Amino acid sequence: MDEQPRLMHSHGVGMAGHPGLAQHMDGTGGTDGEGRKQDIGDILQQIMTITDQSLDEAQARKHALNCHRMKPALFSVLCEIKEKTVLSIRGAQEEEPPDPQLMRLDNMLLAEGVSGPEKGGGSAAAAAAAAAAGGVGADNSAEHSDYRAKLSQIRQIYHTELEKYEQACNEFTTHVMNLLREQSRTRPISPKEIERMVGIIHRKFSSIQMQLKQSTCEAVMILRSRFLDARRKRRNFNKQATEILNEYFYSHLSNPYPSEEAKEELAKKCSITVAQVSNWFGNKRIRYKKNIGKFQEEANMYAARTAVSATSVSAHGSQANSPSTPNSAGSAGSFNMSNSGDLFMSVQSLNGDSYQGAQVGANVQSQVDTLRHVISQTGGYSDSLAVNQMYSPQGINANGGWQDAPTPSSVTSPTEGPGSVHSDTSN
DNA sequence: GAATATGATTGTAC
DNA sequence: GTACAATCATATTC
Repeated sequence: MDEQPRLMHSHGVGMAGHPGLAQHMDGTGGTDGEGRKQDIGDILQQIMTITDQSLDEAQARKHALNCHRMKPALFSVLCEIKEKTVLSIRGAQEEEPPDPQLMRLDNMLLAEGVSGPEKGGGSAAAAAAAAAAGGVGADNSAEHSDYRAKLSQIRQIYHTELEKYEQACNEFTTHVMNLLREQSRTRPISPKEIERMVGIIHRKFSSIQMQLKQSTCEAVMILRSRFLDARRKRRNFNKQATEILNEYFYSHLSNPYPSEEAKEELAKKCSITVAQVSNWFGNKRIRYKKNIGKFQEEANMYAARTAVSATSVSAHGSQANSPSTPNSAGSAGSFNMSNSGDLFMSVQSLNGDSYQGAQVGANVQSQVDTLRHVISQTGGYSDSLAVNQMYSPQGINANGGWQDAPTPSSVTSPTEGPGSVHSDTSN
């Protein structure tokens, strides 16, 4: 009770000096104590039922209560209760540490260029992700701009919503503050309480903001995954790239494991990444092995092509110039996969007995070797090849693998010893 | 729109 | 770390 004057004074309601309700109730206030108790009972009843009344009625009742002679006493009691309540909640009022979740969201939004100053973050993110996906740079620009546009859209929505929230928060805060100030005329409300209330409102709005940030982050993640998920944006390699890869594959059919160098060269030539070259060869090896028959025609075509190419190169005193296999000693020549077109060497002419590899030199011998390998795999010419000792079966073994092939093919050294192992497993 | 082709990813073995 | 095998997801073909 000793705090009563300070409390009331702080409310600016000018109630200091009025006796407390307890004094009214404990009978020391006079002989008409019973009557006063009755009064207080009435007042409390009126207060309790005020919400059940219409607005006009409530307003009138409020006014009546305000003018009631017992009001000061009631007010002081309320002050007392309030003081106790404020004391009890004081501990909970301490500064909260920043929410780590909110910090994470803020950081992400900042990193993605959604919040903070616009810094072309979208393009940076798109570029980075495109690089990670190993895509070809040229055809990414359109997607980049699309990505940027969508990110910018997200950014715009985010800022609009954020602004709305802030505006709503301010409006609501002002409204509540006005309300509290008005109420402070009839009930004890300290500035601290108002402050606390403002804090609560801000926290509430902040949690709404967090939801907005979370949704925005999710939208950005979806956008990223849509644009940057390599699977989603799978593009077939262009025809030329496929041809180059196929040429290499079929010209090294007995050991289709390009070395790192060869992969790099192929990647460069095809405008794809080394990883894509590796993928391509991985897929090709498996699919070829699974269904050799299906690839027969293709194999024949490429083997013949390469043989023709090698013939033409050989005729000019050069070595075959496809990317080297790891074991192709002396095949470090420049990578030139040019097809020399129509000088097609028929498969029939290569059918074992009628063809003499020595006629065209070692390079062509390799191609012949490959072609025979193709033929042997398909089962079409195996007998004649078996009789003719020029070809010893290599490449795919009984288990269907190349690994155990005793002699990995090489453009320049097709007759390597059995100890050779392709580079892909040399690590 | 179904079938097929194809580039990428994932899990496993070495 | 690489290759293989299975699988996914998309592109292309019919």
